[in-house]
Amino acid sequence: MVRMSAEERRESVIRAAMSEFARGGYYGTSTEAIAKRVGVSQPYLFRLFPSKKAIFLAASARCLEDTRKVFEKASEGLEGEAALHAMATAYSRLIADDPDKLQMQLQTYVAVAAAEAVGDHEFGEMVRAGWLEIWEAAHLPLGADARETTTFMAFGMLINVLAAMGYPAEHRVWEGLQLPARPPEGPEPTRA
Amino acid sequence: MVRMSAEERRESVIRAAMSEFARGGYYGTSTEAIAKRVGVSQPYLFRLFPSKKAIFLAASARCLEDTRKVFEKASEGLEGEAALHAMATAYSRLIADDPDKLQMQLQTYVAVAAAEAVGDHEFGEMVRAGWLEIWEAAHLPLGADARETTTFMAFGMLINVLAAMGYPAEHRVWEGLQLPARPPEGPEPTRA
DNA sequence: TTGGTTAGTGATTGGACACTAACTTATCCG
DNA sequence: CGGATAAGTTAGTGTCCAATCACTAACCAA
Repeated sequence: MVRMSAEERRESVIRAAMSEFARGGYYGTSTEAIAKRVGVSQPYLFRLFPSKKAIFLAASARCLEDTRKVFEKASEGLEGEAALHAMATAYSRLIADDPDKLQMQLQTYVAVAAAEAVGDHEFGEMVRAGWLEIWEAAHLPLGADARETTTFMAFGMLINVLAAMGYPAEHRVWEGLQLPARPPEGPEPTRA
Repeated sequence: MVRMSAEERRESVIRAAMSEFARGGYYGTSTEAIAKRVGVSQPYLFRLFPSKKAIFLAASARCLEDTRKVFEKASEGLEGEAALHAMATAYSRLIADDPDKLQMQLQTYVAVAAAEAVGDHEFGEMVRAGWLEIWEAAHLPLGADARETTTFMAFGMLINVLAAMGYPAEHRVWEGLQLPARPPEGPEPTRA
């Protein structure tokens, strides 16, 4: 039996939860599945977190944080077009290498909407704050132009959805995402 | 007791399912909830549809169809910028008036990804085909330019997600979505 | 080594849920 | 009218699942 500190365990629970919730969403994922992935008994999760909801929330927050870090790292020391290209490439690589993260993003969006619909604004506030940080992580390197940033994020969202739907890389719908001569806008479509 | 033909009932089941699945997704929605909304006993759903999955599939398909129709109707007889503006306005109105349809769209995307992940490609094919029809409904009126269409769809997706997250209309993240010279809301087309 | 704290488990419970089976009632038509 | 058919119901089954409880095993400091 390998013992860990509660903090370390919580960490692995969050990682496991990100993968599991990514596939099944909140309701489609059992705490048992998460526990199994962690290698720990199911009841023990409830000693590390107060509820299933809390686990989901932690996973969502982590997902946003990870994504923001990708943008920050990619654009470090760059600005304007160079930053844009770097961030686009980094993001494309992220969703190619780690589809779970893409999935978890989408799961987070639908969960927020559901929470808001029943009057729970706490989850929403966290997600809006987290997403805004991502927005800002792109905004500054891109020259702090709202329209530019919005366009960048818009292309990113389209890429998310096309990838989620499973269109093969050579499908027509990806066409308009090819960069022309140089990279003027949008997360770059070098899909692996 | 009001009796309907099975066909009519199926129709109301699909409508009800769109609303319920929109909120809770596949796993978060019970057939009981759908039945209640229809005003019919829960087991009766299984005489109208073979399974819960079939109901979800029908709801997804209908959602895509409805969305396509919105574009088609809006752009009827128009082309170029006029068509673009008409479609953008119509779509903005759609997601403002009927948030369920927006939600159901997102639910469809995550469900497709989940289905693909477990090797079920049937649902994915239907959704990809349906979404392509939407894409084409925008493509032709916009002058059959792939980049133009892609940009249009990208802005639409960003709007979807911002709306789902519940950012209030006056929030900064909406800024770059204002049309410059032309009238207000909507997926914006030509970025100079 | 002993006493306290922290990590972790097995058993269980109460509720929800998809789906089946068997029965009832409205409606249409000859 | 009368009976066939289609619309609908009530009751029930097996399964799954979040959360609780009472307990055991490892670590640690004096």
